[in-house]
Amino acid sequence: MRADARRNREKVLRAAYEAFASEGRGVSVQEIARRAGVGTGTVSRHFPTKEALYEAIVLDRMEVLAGAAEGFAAERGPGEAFSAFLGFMVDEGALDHGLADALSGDGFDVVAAARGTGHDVVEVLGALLARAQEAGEVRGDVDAADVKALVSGCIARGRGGADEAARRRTVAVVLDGLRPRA
Amino acid sequence: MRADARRNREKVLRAAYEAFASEGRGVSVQEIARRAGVGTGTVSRHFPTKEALYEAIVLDRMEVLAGAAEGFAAERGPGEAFSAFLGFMVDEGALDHGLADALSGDGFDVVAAARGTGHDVVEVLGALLARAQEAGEVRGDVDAADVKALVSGCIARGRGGADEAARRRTVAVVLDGLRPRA
DNA sequence: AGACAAACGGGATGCCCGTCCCGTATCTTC
DNA sequence: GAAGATACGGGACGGGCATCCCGTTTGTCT
Repeated sequence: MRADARRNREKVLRAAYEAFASEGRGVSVQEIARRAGVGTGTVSRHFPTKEALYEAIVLDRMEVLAGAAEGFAAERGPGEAFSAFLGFMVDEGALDHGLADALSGDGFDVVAAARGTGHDVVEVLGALLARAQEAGEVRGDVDAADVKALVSGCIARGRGGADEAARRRTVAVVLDGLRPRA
Repeated sequence: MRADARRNREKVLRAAYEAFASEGRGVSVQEIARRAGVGTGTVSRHFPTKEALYEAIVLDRMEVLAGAAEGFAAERGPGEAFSAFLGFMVDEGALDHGLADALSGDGFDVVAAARGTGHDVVEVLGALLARAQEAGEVRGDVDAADVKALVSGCIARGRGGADEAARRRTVAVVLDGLRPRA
């Protein structure tokens, strides 16, 4: 692969990340090309379809989430690790409209896209959830998909990083609701 | 207004309701016209833009929600009425993709559209919420917009009426989380 | 029943978008 | 430094959509 080709590929990835983050899955390819400072042809040569580009970005973000989950699991107890990861997902989603779109699962199947990469959100979240449930810190009758949906609700509150206090309130409600019933 | 014009207007409204419900805000005007059994011209004569048609449908749905809220408020206590309405919103949203899109508030501002109609969800929900909070049945630090966001999360779980059990689980989590802290 | 106005259908129009293509520019290798 | 391959830019193309328009049909009123 030629050096300029690799450079441009990186530029496209960075620009696409920012564009998807600020405008969501709907940004036009032309806007991404403009932000990257390349032609639209260069974008579609490196990524044959817009969907492929979006998927690449989302999987990158999934890796970040998976890394964070691993960190939390290593340095905190079951309940704390789960709570921290939930809050982390919501914060990331609020700042990244593209990630929020992926997590809301409307028209794009993150789970299918991430299958086999080891960075599937539902798998990663499921592991933390299972540990917290075994420790008796989270009610046992919910699954990872339930939690993902609740997280997407929290993300909807205060999109774009605005109204951080409201976002935290909704997270607090969900975490309280997830405690085992007395 | 001519009789056939009023008939067609009704046909369009019914078809649009069904089309938005099953496919969301993104359905094409042509699809709505097809379902109504009229030409696209008839649709846009009665509703100058697709947005205007969508708004009409959403406001209709808001009226239904407001009516249900009134009923619950009349025949149940503060906490029960609030819980029932929350569950009702989620059930309605799960069956109506168009309503779900409106409630998620991504690209369409229900609150602004319903302002002054007396059927604004946030107002209606806010009234039930305030009553439940005063009775000490719901924690006092959340507002109606918080609840709306949490509801949209529940709707996201089991869209299209599928997986009703999962939907009920998420509602239960939210209701538990909304109880005053012990 | 006849005449006029109102409404209809669906094709025409213009816009935006993703993808493909090709003449031109740039990099790499010998 | 020259030759060949590789990648670039951005316009061309095709498709989908909302909206507009106009020749035709239908309802209404006298």
